[in-house]
Order: sequence, then C-alpha cells, then structure tokens
Amino acid sequence: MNRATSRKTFAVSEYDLAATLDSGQAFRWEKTGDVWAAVVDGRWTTLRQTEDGIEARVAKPVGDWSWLADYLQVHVDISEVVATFPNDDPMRAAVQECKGLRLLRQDVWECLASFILSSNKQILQIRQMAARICERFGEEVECAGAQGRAFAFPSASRLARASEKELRECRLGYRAPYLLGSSRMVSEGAVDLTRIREIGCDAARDELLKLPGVGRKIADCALLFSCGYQDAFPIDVWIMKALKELYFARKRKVTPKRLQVFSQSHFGPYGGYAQQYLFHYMRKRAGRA
DNA sequence: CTCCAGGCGCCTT
DNA sequence: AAGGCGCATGGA
Repeated sequence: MNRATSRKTFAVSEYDLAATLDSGQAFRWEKTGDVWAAVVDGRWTTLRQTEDGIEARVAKPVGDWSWLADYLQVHVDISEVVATFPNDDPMRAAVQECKGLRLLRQDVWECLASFILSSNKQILQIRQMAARICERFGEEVECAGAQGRAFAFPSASRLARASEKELRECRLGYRAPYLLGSSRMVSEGAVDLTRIREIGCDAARDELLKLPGVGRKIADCALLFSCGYQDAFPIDVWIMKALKELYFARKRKVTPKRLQVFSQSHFGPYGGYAQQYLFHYMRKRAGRA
C-alpha cells in the first residue's frame, strides 16, 4: 500500500476529461470553474485536467487509488481503440470532432438505475432526477471545501425501502415504479448484479432484461458504461438518427432490427466506443446548429 | 402554446 | 414479428 494522499495525478494523454464526464454516460458530475466533482466509489472526488493528465483530489487521504484509475479507465490506449474503428467518412469525422473522448467504468447499480430514469428524458433532466434521489436517499459523504453537502448514489436496498410516492416526489414520473421494481429485484437477488461483469455480454443482457423498465437500449448502456462489454452498442434516438443519416441515407425504409444487425457487424470489437463517438459527434453538431 | 426528450410495456394487427 | 400508443415531467 502506498502512502495515503488526498491528491493524485494520473499521467494520461489523449484524454478529454470534460467531453468524457459530460457525454451522457454519467449524470452526477458537476463543473465549477475547471474542476469537476462527484461521488465515486463512496468518496467525494474532484478532477481537473492539467498538462500532465488528470489531477484528482479526495476529502480523506487514500493509499490505493485503483478505484479511480479503474473508473477513469486511465490504462486504456485510446489510439489503439480508435484504430479499430471502420475507416469510413462518418467515423473519421466523429473521431476528428471528439479527440480524447473515453468510456468510464461506472458502478453497475448506479449506472443501471440512472438509465432507468433516462427513458424519454433529456440529459439535463436525467441529471436532475438523479440528484434528487441522491439527496433524498443517498448516504452523505464527507466533502471538503465550500461545495456544500454531497450524497452517494442510493443503493438498491435503500431504494427498495422507498415508496412509489416518495420516488414520484423526486419527479420520476412513470419511471418511479420501474426504479422501485428493479431496486427490489436487485436487492432480493432476483437479478444478481455482482457477477454480471463475468458472465458474458449476451448472458448479462438477458439478466438485465428481467428488470422492469429495462429494455434493450438501457441494458446495453449498463453493459457498456459499467460492465466493460465494449462491443455493446446502445441505439437511442441520436444513434438511430446518426445511422440513418450517415449510413442509410439512400434507403427509404430502415427498420430498428436492421440497424441493430448493422451496428453489431460494422463497428468492430470496440463498437461501444464507436457508438459513444457517434453520439457525442451528433450532439455537438446539433449544438452548433 | 406545441413539440419532444440517451424508451419501455402493452396492446393491436 | 411488427407497428402504434400512453406514460409524467419539463426544457426548448
């Protein structure tokens, strides 16, 4: 065990921290100036991009920083990943526009629950819903400085003890019973998230699909953003639009099934990364227009 | 005001 | 198997 410190620099290059934390894969990061703050692995954590890489701080000194290295996936050689992408116009444009975009490795339950909230909502509103359930049900975490109070994402067992009414008071709308039902099944072990990273992508997806409010898209988000299944390819409205416009512009009728099959074969072993590049590329384009 | 948002579940053909 | 619709809420 190394000497405990409250600050550490991860020496990484080709890592766009802002793009990564604000690309719709995680919903808890808040930016103040050039500093990003959130609770990771039960610790209030701040991150800042520097010349040398990423500088991290925590409230209480820790000796082992592997929890954060793993979360940030600092060991990933992103140029190696990008090299596997198909060499076509859309991907070249997306890579050019999104240099340094990465995938995080989030907590499985937090990621899954967050995406249960995501259906038919804008990213800003997902963030607001997540913040409300953290404040109401999450454990308070020690937090340095004048940032106010910080709360961890509530566990499945804690949310399972909430009422649907309480969840609706967090403005979850019709998602409240979905989150409650999934919380109960996970906390009772009807769906085992603890082994989900080891059982293979397809088996893991089948497991997640047992949960109420979890369909193909939300399952794929959890598989990609928290389980490390890097070929999972979530198809949401943005990606649907991207695939239709960029790859099927000449076709009149493109079915979701067709796009699903295409995405699995076209984007290679790191298809999930390719998906995130396309997603971010489309959002940036829309933001400019 | 209307439109639609990192969809899902359920009900029709 | 495939398509349509309702759902709560609130930003644009």
